[in-house]
Amino acid sequence: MSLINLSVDCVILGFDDDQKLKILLIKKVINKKGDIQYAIPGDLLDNDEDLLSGAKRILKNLTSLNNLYLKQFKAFGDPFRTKDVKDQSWLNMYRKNPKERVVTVGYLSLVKMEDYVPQASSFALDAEWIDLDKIPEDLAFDHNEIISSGLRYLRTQLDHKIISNLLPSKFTLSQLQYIYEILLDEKLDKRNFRKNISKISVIKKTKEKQEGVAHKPAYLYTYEKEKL
Amino acid sequence: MSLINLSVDCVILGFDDDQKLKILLIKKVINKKGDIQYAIPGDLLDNDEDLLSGAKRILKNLTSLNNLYLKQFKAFGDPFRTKDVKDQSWLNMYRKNPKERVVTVGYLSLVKMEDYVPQASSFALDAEWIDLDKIPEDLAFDHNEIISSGLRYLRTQLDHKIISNLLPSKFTLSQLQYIYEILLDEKLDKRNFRKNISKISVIKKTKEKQEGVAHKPAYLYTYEKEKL
DNA sequence: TCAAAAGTGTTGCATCTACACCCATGG
DNA sequence: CCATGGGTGTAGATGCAACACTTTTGA
Repeated sequence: MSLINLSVDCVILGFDDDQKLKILLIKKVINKKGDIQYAIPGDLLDNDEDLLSGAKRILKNLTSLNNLYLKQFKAFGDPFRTKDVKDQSWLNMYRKNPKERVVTVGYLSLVKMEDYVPQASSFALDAEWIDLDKIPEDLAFDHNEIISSGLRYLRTQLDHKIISNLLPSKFTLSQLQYIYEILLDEKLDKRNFRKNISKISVIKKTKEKQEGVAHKPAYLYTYEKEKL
Repeated sequence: MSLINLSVDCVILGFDDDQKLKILLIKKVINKKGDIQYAIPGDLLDNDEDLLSGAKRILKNLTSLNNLYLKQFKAFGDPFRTKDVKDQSWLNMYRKNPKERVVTVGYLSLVKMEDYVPQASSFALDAEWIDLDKIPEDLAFDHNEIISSGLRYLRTQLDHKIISNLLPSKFTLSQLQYIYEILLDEKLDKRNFRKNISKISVIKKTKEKQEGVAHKPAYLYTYEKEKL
């Protein structure tokens, strides 16, 4: 018989205040001693729930994030993906059928800083932005692999529709260039980058400038969302 | 509760003798009167079976195709995807739990002509190569949508690792160009195409030529598979 | 000898890359 | 007045598109 637990797991990227690309991880209490483990946000799908709807619901529950760009990138179906010893304690605590296999569908989502400010709420205890290069190597289940796969997907599918979801509604060209450099993992030439951007019709210069910076203030740009 | 039936469905493309790109569909007897319906090959996943292994097993069962390049491209989780009236008769005949939801994972696979010659076997009654532009519009479940999605994936992800699976082990550059033209849906310039190919290190010219053709015989080329 | 597909180079144009200095601001 | 990042143009190299004729074979 082939009844299987199905879940969704979300790779969520965002900019933090210090202008570094980060991933949102949740903390899970994995035993009665209160030990914790990091994981990406995800949970079992409800009956009669569409994959995308489920991803949105779960993300909202776990992180209060809402209205995201969410892109399915891959299903993970290794029958042993939840069988690692390190994961059994948590499964036993929270799952009705901890021994049963779980297939998961990975979603990628990108959030603007301005959409999500961690608060001193109950939630703030449960989730944390982590630098991309400081992801713990012992995340729950196969979450490290899911993250790698999501990032690889992002790098190969890079476009403005995706990028625009990472940036605040007004941004400087340096911020934009920074995101490209992180995602492509290479330095870009400032002048060439700006020449290319000027060809992209959905990115418009505004008349506003940065304020309060100790250098020449940059003009702010914006995406014409309706044209993306 | 979230126990869900999980299946895999395969979009299989190949070249037929008349050099047209075709898709392999299976015929399903959908009621006791013997009415048939077309579908892409797919079935429920076994317990403790990896997605890819399942896709291979099912494909072998249904089509005797073996040793394929198989690429997962998308999961389809609409809770109503098997609820259409047209699909109930078959579900009632063959499924233990016809009312239960089925989430499916789509795999794309491309086969060489030489690997699969339809025979007058029991199988030949069950499967058929259909021209891409002659796919019935009333395939089982959401299979029309799965095919569209698979083709879109193929066109946007076009690379030699994929293409090499459509061609015989020795092929002419015209055959290669023809495949690109079909998949990209545009004419390519012969000289420019050949210039580009010559830069691709995994494609090697052999010393063999076509035989028995009523024109200048073409040199045969081959992929260095181990480098793909 | 004819038909059919194979094979082959060059040129102009567009695109990309590399590169260095002055400017506006806050501290 | 200093440190910081913002902003700008050009020249040379590279890559891409367009284009037509000769060759080899089987019939």
